[in-house]
Parts: sequence; structure tokens; C-alpha cells
Amino acid sequence: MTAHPAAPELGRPRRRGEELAVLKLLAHAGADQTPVVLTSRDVGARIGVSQQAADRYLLALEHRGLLVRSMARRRQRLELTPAAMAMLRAEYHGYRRIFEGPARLSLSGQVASGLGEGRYYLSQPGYVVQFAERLGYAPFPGTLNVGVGAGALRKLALLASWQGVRIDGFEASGRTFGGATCYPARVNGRSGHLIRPDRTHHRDVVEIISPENLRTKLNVHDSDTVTIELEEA
Amino acid sequence: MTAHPAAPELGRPRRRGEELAVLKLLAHAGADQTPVVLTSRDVGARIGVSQQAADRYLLALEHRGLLVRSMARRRQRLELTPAAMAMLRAEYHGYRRIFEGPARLSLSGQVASGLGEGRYYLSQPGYVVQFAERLGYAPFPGTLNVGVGAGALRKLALLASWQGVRIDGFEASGRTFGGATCYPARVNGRSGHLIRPDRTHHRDVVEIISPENLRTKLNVHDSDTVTIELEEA
DNA sequence: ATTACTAGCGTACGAGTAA
DNA sequence: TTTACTCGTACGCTAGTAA
Repeated sequence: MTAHPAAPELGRPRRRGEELAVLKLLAHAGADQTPVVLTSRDVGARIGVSQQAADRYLLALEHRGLLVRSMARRRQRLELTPAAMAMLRAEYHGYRRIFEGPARLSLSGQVASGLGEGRYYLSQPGYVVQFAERLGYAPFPGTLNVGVGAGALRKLALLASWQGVRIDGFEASGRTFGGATCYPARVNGRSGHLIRPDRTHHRDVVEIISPENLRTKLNVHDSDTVTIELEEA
Repeated sequence: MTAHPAAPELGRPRRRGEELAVLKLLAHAGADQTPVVLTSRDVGARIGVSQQAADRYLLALEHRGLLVRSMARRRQRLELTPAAMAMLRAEYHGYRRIFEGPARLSLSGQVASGLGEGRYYLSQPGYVVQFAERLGYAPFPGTLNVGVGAGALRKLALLASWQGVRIDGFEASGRTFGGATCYPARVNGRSGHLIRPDRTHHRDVVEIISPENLRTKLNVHDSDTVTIELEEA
């Protein structure tokens, strides 16, 4: 058997499970709220590895931007970053799905006028081919914009941990078109997708795409109230 | 530096994180309900390892009683065992605690007569020293027995994934005394512990221990309704 | 006491391949 | 096609130890 000198996938991070165990441990210790003092020996003991291995985990996590360490008189203080909490939340969400089933959420809002942007973006071939491939349809060239209140916005924050369907960004005609994530949705019973651009404008408006012209099919006009129902894919 | 020929902890299972990833993947694929057909190549691709490594994981999981494989014409069917689901549920519970805080549950039941067993067991020195050490008190020698309905029993099933305080079994006077798990509880506001023997009798009665004589302190008698509140330690 | 580097070696990886 | 074996290699472990 010939030896292959070129190591396959050199540098790929392994040990993902163990590093996750460290994050989980720190989260339970409250390191998401305030820095906690925990020696590398303690960390190692809790997850069943040596002080040296635990130290390497901490180093790696810090390097990956998941952990902030501050040394105070030889004693490290550990604090999880928002990125680490997002990772843990995604993990939580994954387990939740196993036992509680796919997450659903329902919200209401008022139909609002678009700025004509939707039509322009949705007509870009770079997007259209992705919609056809990944959503299974070419959307009607125009988004249904729905203005939502503070309560609905808070619910929508949960979407961050949902899977969703990725639409990748691309470049065309010398400019950049950003990526987005789509979530299967029903608006007053008619199906389509809620689409969230990566570069969100932080406005209190959500955009819906659908194979149909929702405005005419639903017979809704500006400021009419519609109900949006989302279920995890 | 001297090399130590005796390898430390030889044979200890590593890769716990990766095996958990396989269990999670299978659970999402529905392998808890019905066997799923999934090649080792598929499994490997999903968790980012080779077919060979994935196969080794499956073999190890089967060996540990977490997975049942049945070969049908070169195609393996994979099904998770209850032990695997319990493991995943414990994991879920751990994450849940991070984001939702300690679990609580509240239930009602009717005071029931004990059979005098409680007094006998609670007087055993083997138990008493453990109660004093791990609960912080020596319980009043007599349990408060509370009969509960089907709904409450279903809630109590969740206790399986709680941490609890372990009381170990032991042998004394030529007989065996079994272990138990205690959960901090309040009965009509008075604190104590709900205690669940490992060898449960599957009766619809839960037992409460407390430093005080709860019957007299609460002034309750047989068939009076009491409320039990549990919060995770 | 800490954190964290080095050395040595065992475990677990993936390639190749049998069945 | 599968599953699952052998085998060489190298990653990541722990011990020892510096700072």
C-alpha cells in the first residue's frame, strides 16, 4: 500500500464535539452573562480530559471568536461571545425539533407598498435560477410587503436559528447582489416564502414571495391585515 | 523525558461528540419511530467524515446498545434504541436549561396513608448519613405519601431527565437497600424532597421527605389535596 | 498555585480493497 | 452498488515542565 504524503484535509478542525461540550459547560456556568473564573483543570475535569487538552480547547475557541479570555493574576476569566451563544442556540433548536417537532409561528401585519425594489431584484436571472432550483418555482416578480409590529418582530428573531433555504449572492452587470434566506410561509392560507436578505435594512417590514401575484389572488390592498404562518422546513 | 509504556486509560471511548452527532442525525431522520435506510456513506457525508469512519461510529453505537442495525440486501436499516433517545433527551434538557432556565413543574394529589415502610427505610443509618450529607438534613422518619392522577404521572416522567440528588444503595444486616433520587420540592409551600426509589413500584403514589413532620406542620390528613412544586436544582 | 509549551506515542483517520 | 476489513500515517492525547 502506498503512503500518501499529502495529508488529506490538513488543518480541518476536528474535536467539534469536545469544543461544544466546553461551550455548553461555560453556558451552564453563566459565562454568557458575565465572565466566570474557571481553571483549565476544572474545565478538563468536567468534560473528562486533561488540563492540557482543555487548555487547547479554550485556546482554539478563543481563536475562533467563540470565547473571550482575560487573564487576571494567573486566573483566567472566561466569557462566551454572541457567536458562541448563537451556536448553542442552533444546537438547542436541533434537539428541540427532535422532541417537540418542527417549530411554527404565526403573526399578523398590514400590507404595505413596496418601493419597486422587489420587482427589480426578483427579475435578476441570478436569483431566478436559484428560486427555481431551491424553492421549486419562479416567483411572481414582485414581493408582498407586510408591515409588522414589535411583537411580531420579536417572534421573527427566532428565525435566526431555523434552517431556511439559502439563496446565494452573486455579481452581475458590475454590481453585487446579496444573499438571502427563505422560509416556507402561508399568507392568509396561500403558500409562498418569507424572504430575508442578509443585508437586512432592519425595517419593520417583511417580504413575501410566491409563484402567484398575492395581491390579486388574496384581493388585498395597502393597510389590509394579513396573517403569516411559518413552519420549519 | 521518559516514555510511559502503560498507556493511560487505554480503551476509553473517545469521539463522544461525533457519536452524538450520529444519534442526532438519525433522530432527525425519524429513526426513533421506525427504521431508516441510510448508508454509512450518507451518514459520513452529513457529519463530515469518511464512509469508513461513519461505519466505525455505527458499529460502536450498536455495540453500546444505542442503535439496532438490520441488514436487508446489503442495505442497513438503522433504528435508535430507547437508551439512545434517553441520551438525546438528556442533551436536549441540558440545552433547554441554558435558554429557558431551570425547569419547574407543579402537580396536585391526595395525601395517602403510607404502609409504614417509609419509617423503616428512613431510619436506616446507611440512608441517614447520605441524606445529611447530600440534602443537608436528616429527614423526619416518615414519608408523606401523595396519590397522583394520570396527568401528574405524565409530568413526573420528565423527572427522568432532571439531575436530582443521588442516594446510593447499600447492604446492611444481610439485605440490600436500593438507591434513589431526590428532587427539591415544596409541598403547600413547605420544603423537602420528592424521593424516587430506583426500584419503583410503578404505583401512582409519590413520596416526600422533609426535615419536619409534614402531616402535622401542614395539618393535613388522608385524602386532603396538596400541591407539590418542583424546581430543578 | 496558575497557563501553556514540548515530546512522544497511541488512536483514529482515510485509502485501498475484499466480500 | 453496499458493508467493513487492514494498514500506514498523523492528529491529538497525556506527561513533563517552563514561566
